[in-house]
Amino acid sequence: MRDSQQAADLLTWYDRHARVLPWRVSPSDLRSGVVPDPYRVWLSEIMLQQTTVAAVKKYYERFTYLWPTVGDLAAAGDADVMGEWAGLGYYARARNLLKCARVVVHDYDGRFPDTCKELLKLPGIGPYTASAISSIAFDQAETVVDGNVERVISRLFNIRTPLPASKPEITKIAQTFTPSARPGDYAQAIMDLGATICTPKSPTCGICPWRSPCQAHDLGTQAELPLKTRKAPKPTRLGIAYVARRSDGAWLLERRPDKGLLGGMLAWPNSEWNEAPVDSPPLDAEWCLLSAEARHTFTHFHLELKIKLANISVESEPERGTFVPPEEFAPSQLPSVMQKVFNLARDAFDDWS
DNA sequence: AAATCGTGGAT
DNA sequence: TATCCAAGATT
Repeated sequence: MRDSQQAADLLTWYDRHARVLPWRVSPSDLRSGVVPDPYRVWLSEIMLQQTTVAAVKKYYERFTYLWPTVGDLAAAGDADVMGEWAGLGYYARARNLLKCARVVVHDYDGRFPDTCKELLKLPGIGPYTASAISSIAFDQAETVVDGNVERVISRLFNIRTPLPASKPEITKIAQTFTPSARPGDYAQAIMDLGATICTPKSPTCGICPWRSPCQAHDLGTQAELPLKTRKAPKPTRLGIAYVARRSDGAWLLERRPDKGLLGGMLAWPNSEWNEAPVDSPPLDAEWCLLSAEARHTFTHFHLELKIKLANISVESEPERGTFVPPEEFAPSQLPSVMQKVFNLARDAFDDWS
């Protein structure tokens, strides 16, 4: 079809400008016969969901160092994986990552399926990720539609229907461009194009391989596309976090339930987060309120956390949570909001003693 | 099917 | 400071 020339133009651009990424097999290596590792493609795609390349790099290196194969990851402990994911956000991804690894090992003999249909059955793999794995790891002609593709296609066709309503139309158009040859490189090329040239603000149309067919560039509307429906303003919630240090140096921590915010993560015991939180310490003690608060913004609300400290004797029994000895505790295992709390609490304990 | 689910960098 | 946004999935 006519669109094959556009795909070819993009692949030519990609051959020269493909970014070097830890999880990527370069076009030249691919031609030399290097075969992508589906485990690493899958791992990188899960980490990259709603997350920047810069933020993912260290985590990807660490995970592949600790768990080089899907079998290694499947055999890992839940707490170890959650602790290594800490700071990356969207923690359901980490829970589903482990679930998926174990399903692949036990139900698929340790080999990822190669079709979208089968991949979509696995936990944590949705339409985008299934297409990405199928095309990049298995050379199947599937179409990826991520935020980059939404933006590129919206501009190419000057689509003025706001997202997400325009997504079906965008998907349909994107499918007509996907080539049967080198679909994996094409998928990565169109995402690279969106990430490096067809950027959200100030796109560099002057060097774009798709400038000539681009309707938005023709009309000068590229900077205002894609249109998006307004998001609701974020309310502010209040809460109290309790940091207890036992005389032997152990810290009182709590494993959050698998469902909901920060699910499955280690955390300081805390009150509910709402308009008027109730003081609910995890054990009876002389709690000292810090003057400093931890402020943090989540996806859909702001949080202002008061912090209470207590020194605890070794014979006391908490009503909830577990004392973790200092040699087993690293603040890097905590989600970012809880790391903020720890940093403020540690400074206060240091002043205290 | 609208809400939920993190974080940090850029503007 | 406020808002946007980044290789979305789940319920």
